[in-house]
Amino acid sequence: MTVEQTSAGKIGAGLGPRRRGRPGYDLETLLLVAVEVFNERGYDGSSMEDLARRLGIAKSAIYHHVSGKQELLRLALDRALDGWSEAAGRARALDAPAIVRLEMLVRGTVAVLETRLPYVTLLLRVRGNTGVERAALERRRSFDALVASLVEEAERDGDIRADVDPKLTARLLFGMVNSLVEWYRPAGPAGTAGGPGLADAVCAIAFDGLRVRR
Amino acid sequence: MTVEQTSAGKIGAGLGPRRRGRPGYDLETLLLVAVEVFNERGYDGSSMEDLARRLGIAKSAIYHHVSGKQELLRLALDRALDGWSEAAGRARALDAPAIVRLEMLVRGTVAVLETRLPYVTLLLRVRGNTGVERAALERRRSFDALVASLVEEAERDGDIRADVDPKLTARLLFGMVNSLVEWYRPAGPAGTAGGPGLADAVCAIAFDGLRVRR
DNA sequence: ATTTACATACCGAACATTCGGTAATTTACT
DNA sequence: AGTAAATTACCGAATGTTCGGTATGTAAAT
Repeated sequence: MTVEQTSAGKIGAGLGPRRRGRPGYDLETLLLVAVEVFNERGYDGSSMEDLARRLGIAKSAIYHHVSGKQELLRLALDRALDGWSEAAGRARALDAPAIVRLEMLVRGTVAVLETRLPYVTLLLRVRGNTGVERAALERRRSFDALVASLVEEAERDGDIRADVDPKLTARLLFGMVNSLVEWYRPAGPAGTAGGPGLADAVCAIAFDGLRVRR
Repeated sequence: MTVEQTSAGKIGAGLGPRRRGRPGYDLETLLLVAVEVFNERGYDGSSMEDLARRLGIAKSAIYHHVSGKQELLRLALDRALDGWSEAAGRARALDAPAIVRLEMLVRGTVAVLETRLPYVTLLLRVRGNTGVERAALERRRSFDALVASLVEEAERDGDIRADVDPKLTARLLFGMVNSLVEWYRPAGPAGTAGGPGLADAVCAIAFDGLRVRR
């Protein structure tokens, strides 16, 4: 059950200008498979043997690509955090009211979640056990700070309800967004939608609520 | 740092009619401490040594109370799932429109989250690695089914917006609720509120939305 | 020939768990 | 009152296993 699916993706997923030397995994594909396993069994629950089995290679071969288990985690977490940083930068650069920038940030975050789902999933489960994890949590905190400041500004503008604490609002809002990783699975190559529709649904509920007004 | 805090709670947290035999941990306090560690470092990331250190007793002493690491997990997960079952039962028994039962279920779930936070936190992080975890996921799925059916019924009643898929709605709604475990910490004995206020905030955002209507 | 990717065999440390025995308390009996 | 039995909780030292990681050599491509 593992061999087929791995040997299919072994040659770098068909892209790249055919490197020299013996063919095999490139770092990117290897990382993708590793993160897949991490998300299934949890980082601590995944052994290097588990990864090797899924990859279809020997355990030691992994160490040809990365220095160890922690580096796999670091690379994966950086991919998620870089996505968030870009979305944050775009929202910051926007010349618009806070509520618009906030909605843009929500949509940007959902987009990152769609394009880099496995990495974001992993990031959201980090507990801070090792130095790598704590560094990721640090970068994440700065993102959360931006969210909180946007909510606060939008509330001062009178654009969002003032009867709920801004920090609480920020947490619930992005708690809803981030809960996507628990069930959302991206569609295949055929545009089975989910793209803009997902962000629309999130924004609809978050900003206008579930209840029908009569 | 560990000895003080444990020796304080060692005698069964001061309650119970003084059991016979040598004093020490009862199952309940031991479980509570264990779950605390599980939530800090993750279940797979926590060794029995870690637990023993925090408890202030030898590793082997834990096996006097439970059969092993997995039983600790099973007991903890059951505590969370029983809470959800009770809340589900109360919502089901209510003779009211679906949207009212749905809001009751949301409030009930938030209440469970407040009273059994550590257990619910642990439950929400289960990945399905072992039999114990898979059994818990199974019970959880039946809870999710109830939620989905309530949302669907409320949408048929015309009480919640029909432009978002019911299943998606259900997931986002309880995704927001469950995200509480990521940051919420119960108040001390002094009623520092958070009780009804928290559920109110969740329901306000979920049902009426963030935006101010003018 | 050079470069890249992998395999076999292994190591020390950490892991969950077991075992035989000990310590501190309450109950029951004299 | 004194003491033995019962009960509950714990400890230290081992067990076999699994862990992440390494050493050394081989296979397949340019």
